[in-house]
Amino acid sequence: MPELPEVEILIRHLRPLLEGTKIQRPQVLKPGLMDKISADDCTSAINGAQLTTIDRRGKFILFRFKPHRNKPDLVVSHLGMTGRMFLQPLKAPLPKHAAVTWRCGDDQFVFEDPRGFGSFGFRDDSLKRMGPEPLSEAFTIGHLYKELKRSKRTIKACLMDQSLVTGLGNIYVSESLHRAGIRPTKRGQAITKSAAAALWSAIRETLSEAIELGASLKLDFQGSEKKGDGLFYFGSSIKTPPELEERFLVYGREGSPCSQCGSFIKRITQDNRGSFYCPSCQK
DNA sequence: CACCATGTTCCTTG
DNA sequence: CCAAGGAACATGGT
Repeated sequence: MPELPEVEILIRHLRPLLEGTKIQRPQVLKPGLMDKISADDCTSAINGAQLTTIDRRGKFILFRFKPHRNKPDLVVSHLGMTGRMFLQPLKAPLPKHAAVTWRCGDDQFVFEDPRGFGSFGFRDDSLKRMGPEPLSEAFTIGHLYKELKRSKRTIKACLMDQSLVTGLGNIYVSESLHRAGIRPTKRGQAITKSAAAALWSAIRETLSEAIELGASLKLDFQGSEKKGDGLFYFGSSIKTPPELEERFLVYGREGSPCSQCGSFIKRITQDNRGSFYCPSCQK
């Protein structure tokens, strides 16, 4: 679930529910997600803190708190591969892999993460190594062209690098490259200025459209599956709503016809991850 | 049992 | 010091 558009949609859902509220009875159930802090130190640091704003930097979620004594005023969290955040009724049972929870009025905030690749902590080191936000003015065609041009790596690897541009992951790299007509195996240094311009537009359109789609979805999917009863947003075990099916043009569509030309989509492995592309449209 | 999965960090090699 | 590539982290679905 978590690349830039999914994280953006998530924080838009969380803001009205959490901003202005206080953290009550925090619990850390997966201490592995903390960075060198014990579960007790973490819970005591945020207990009673007043959440002021929720922001996003790349795929990182930033919880900001009203400054209080020498307590931290920032929590930096990442969903990893399988993280989700939502509110559920206080009395509802916690999901098996709940990592961090706290009480919020009559509800309970839950950060669950089955694989445990996510994070939740007070360090902001990773934010300092991050490139521009792709939808901001800081991300220019010139920046993209220059950074690709000086790299011997594949374009796929370049776009996955959060220090070049933040927010893209395995799905939206495949989608963006397809939209731009560029093969993922092409070397960064082989990019042309016009291809960089096409890629720049493709990235921004792909991400913007995904955000728009997410924003159009209903907040509460509970009607689609009994197990999701009472959960907001991407609660655990909720069936994919019809609007989200078949939304990708190449990702996960190996062997099916390209929407542009009808050729069969190929899947290759790059850096131990799948890349999907149309061998005819993408040169 | 095999393989695959929306990510980041750390380690090794050159 | 940097660039590039690979393994590790841990769990679940097919």
